Amino acid sequence: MEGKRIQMGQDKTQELLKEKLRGKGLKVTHQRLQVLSVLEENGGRHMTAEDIYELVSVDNPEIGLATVYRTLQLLLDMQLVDRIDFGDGCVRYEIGHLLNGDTRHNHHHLICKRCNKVVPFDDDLLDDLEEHIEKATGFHVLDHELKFYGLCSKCQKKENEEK
Amino acid sequence: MEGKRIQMGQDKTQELLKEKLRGKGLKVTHQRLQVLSVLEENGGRHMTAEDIYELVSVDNPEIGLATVYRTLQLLLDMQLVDRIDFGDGCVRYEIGHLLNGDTRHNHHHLICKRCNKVVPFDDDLLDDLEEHIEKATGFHVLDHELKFYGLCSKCQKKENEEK
DNA sequence: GTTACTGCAAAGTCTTTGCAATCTC
DNA sequence: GAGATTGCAAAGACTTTGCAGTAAC
Repeated sequence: MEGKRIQMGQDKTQELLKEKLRGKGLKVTHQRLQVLSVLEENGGRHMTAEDIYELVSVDNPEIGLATVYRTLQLLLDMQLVDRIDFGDGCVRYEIGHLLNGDTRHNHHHLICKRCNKVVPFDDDLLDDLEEHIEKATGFHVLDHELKFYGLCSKCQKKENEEK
Repeated sequence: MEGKRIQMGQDKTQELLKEKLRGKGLKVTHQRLQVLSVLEENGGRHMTAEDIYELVSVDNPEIGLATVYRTLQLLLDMQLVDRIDFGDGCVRYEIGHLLNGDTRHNHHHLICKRCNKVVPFDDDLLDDLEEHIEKATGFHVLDHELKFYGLCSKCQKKENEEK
């Protein structure tokens, strides 16, 4: 089911979170571990706060949605999760690319304008561009987010049939 | 004040909107022309619906915010404006890249994580990548949106001074 | 025992919608 | 005149906040 990408292993990620929390004088709570855990188990998905809330609720029906939001903000600050916004009204989250073996690069997203399907896409062609930017503008690039909008192959066929 | 980029000229843009509206059996209203006009006069800025509302209100205090939202959606569908989201809670709009001489490419954005400054950046290096994607995935790319997160040169200095 | 954290409900944004009045064509 | 469009206010969706009770250290 998994294996599609090299993962850190749940234990290691959890340890990392604990470390970071302690380092900041914050507390290690079940809720924080559970949210991270759900994100890790769903590595390929782009999940809304609500999605995460529902999944954590299975193990812990007591949790509140507000806690999920607060935890996501915290994990975001710690760079353990990434935020993506497909412009459909709610922000989505996924386990941080820093935790996926890769030291810094995110994957990109192909978004179909017709069926709204989102396909992840990996590529490192942006390295050259980042270097170019640093030289041209003095801006020091730490991360990037790239979205392509277009038509997936299925929808291309549909469009052609309609003509 | 302007001149930084090659513009179509206000009259031409307005004519284009009128054409497109008529082509769809829709009506040419003052509000629609005013919204487009404000966007064009502020070519370099990334404006929220509220910003646009306030500027249109100067000439037409009667206009409602809902109309601005409806008009922006319309202009978006017609590809006369572009939408960008910097993740700060509200979506921003700018005059469409199709109207800026360029036939298809948008510019990208460099976003400083520290001072939140946004610097536009033009580049066509993504052509190769788009071609690559089409071959590799069958996805037909129509447009893209690229954001770089990092530190602007000023904030780099500040960071260094703090060390 | 302190201090941070949680859950709940209430409040806050930004955005959309319903509807009668109004403007285009 | 017919039909699209507007402005207003109300509703909606997502997210944040205040606070008393609870859990972590």
